[in-house]
Amino acid sequence: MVALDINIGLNAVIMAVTEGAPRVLTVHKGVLSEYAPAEDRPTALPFGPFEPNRHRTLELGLREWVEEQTGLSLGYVEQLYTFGDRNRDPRERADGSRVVSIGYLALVRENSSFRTKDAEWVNCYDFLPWEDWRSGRPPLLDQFIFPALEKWIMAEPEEQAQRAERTSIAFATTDSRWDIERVLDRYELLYEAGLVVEAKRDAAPKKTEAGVGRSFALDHRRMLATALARVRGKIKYRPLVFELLAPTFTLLKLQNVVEALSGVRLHKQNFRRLVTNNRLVEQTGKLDTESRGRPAALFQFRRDAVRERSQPGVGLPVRQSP
Amino acid sequence: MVALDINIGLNAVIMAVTEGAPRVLTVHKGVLSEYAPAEDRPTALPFGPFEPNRHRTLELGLREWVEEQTGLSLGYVEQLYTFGDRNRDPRERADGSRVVSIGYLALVRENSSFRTKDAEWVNCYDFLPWEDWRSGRPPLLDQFIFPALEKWIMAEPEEQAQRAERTSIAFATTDSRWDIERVLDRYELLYEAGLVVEAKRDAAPKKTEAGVGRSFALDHRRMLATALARVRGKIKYRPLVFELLAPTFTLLKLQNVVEALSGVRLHKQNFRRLVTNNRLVEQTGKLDTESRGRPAALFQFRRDAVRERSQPGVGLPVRQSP
DNA sequence: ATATATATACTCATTTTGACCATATTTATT
DNA sequence: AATAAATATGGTCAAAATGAGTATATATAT
Repeated sequence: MVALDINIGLNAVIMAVTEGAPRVLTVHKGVLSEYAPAEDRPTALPFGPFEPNRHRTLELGLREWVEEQTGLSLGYVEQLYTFGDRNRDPRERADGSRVVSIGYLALVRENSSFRTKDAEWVNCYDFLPWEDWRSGRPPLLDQFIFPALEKWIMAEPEEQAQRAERTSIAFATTDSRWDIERVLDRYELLYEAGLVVEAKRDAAPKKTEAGVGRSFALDHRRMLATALARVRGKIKYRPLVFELLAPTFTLLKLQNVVEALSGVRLHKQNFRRLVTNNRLVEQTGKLDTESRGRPAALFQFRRDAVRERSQPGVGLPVRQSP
Repeated sequence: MVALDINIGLNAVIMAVTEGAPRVLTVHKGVLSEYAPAEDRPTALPFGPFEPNRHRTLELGLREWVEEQTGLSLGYVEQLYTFGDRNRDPRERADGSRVVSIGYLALVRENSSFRTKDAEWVNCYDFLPWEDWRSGRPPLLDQFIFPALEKWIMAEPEEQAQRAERTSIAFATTDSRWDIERVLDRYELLYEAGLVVEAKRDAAPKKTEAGVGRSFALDHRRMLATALARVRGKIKYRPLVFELLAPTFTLLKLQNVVEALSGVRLHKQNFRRLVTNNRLVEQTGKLDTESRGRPAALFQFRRDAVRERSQPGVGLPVRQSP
């Protein structure tokens, strides 16, 4: 067997929902410092190398790095995807070495206090602004993205048909409806079309040009897209949301968290009926005092729901007008 | 940055459905030869090391290894999971080196011809016999698994409650229904309870003792469980089945493939209504000649369905009595 | 001819969903 | 005190989807 120079990086997409927006924890220093001049250091996900002699499992390695870099002790963690394409990472030299990155998704409660060292919470939709439809269809789509995609489709006569079909599916340009789960498809299309600065950066490393959405270090924006796609899909059939909420919450609070993640507005009464009829939550008997109008009942997650129902998610009815 | 001795293994769970059973492609020679005496060489998944200077992407590396070891050129491939726990692989020495394995799922058509070198198709349920409920509840559950799990639950007073709850959820021992997707939960529980030979092998390497189901090399059975769980979940909302079928097929054929994978029987008329009403398939106008009774119409997958519907899977109604 | 196997059409009650309406209970404003 | 504004919550109703059947059609095997 050939012994090769392989490094494994562990990356964490740590999400919370605060003030009505899904947020991702970012760092600006840390392991990246060595590879970029200080003034040019981009926003990055917390990450560090996997060290076999120190870490018994990959996940434990990740938890250690996150704790070291952000002071945050993670609760819910799941593996997302392993990225290993050539030229993802500037640390790869010409000698054939490779950095393989394993992305993880972590969910934390909004009130989870931690000593924020060099970490900062950033709205996920700063990076993926076309994904937030809660205030209606993002104007960015028609003003910038679609014209640019159209140009990209036409640019290559050989691939026109395929590019057009992919665009149509990912962005629902024709008959179909916007599918909140196709986050990654959309990001990859924009990347290929050169509409995010990462693409230009990767093609020819020079000063960043304009692109849509805030950029991330390396391929961290792709990881964020992977994470958001995973959350949006899984929230429907697994009780993920409760990892992001305080132990007790009002139904509106629950709905707002689901809306922040899914990027669409939901029908209030029907949402309420869904989670209560499915006995996913139960009343605590207490009332919320913070509210503006009539006080809302405080609920808590019914843990038994996991055993009883095979698909205990919150469901996602269609969009409601704002 | 520390340069460490890390090796990455690429593993393929290649599935097909033939003669009413889901099958996985296995090898007996290949890269494992070096680590076990010939007579003691267990069934393994096709796999090989990731070589950065040779493989531009992880997936391309996998495809190359599979082609080399089995002669099979893969079509549909998706990444499953990355396994990196310590002591998964006997090749790890005491020097702190580690083998990290990336598991992939590949789906191939039953008639896909290939020069079977040292590869062999094996019924997935040989490895996971408790997962096949098509002929009713597997007697193995009540005869062996539950008594043994009960003993395991009682063995540790400290953990009784947690073990009992996990068992109840994974195996639906109390009120809840059998959830076909909890394949991995069930395997991991059996592993922890020492009811599969892999667990004993990993704890104290000696001649294999009795355990439930056929064993696999290393942690390949866990990968198979991961793959089956993924397929069972995804089949509902993505048109995966068609990767396993010939271009045209009868509705019964389609149903049988879904049943083989999900391990439960479905209601024929309702299944038919579901796939036709959702316009997931369309008539070709031709008839099947092979059939025993009335000839069935031949259908094909409607590719447009991917664009039109956001969740174009086959759906999985509840179990039907046999 | 008759039995058997399979395909396919159709019915019907129940449940779930989408889209509403109506009312209750609070705080803010005049 | 009266009114407005905001939120919570209880219900209705039609449409669609689902679960469980019955009935009929068209082939092969005996």
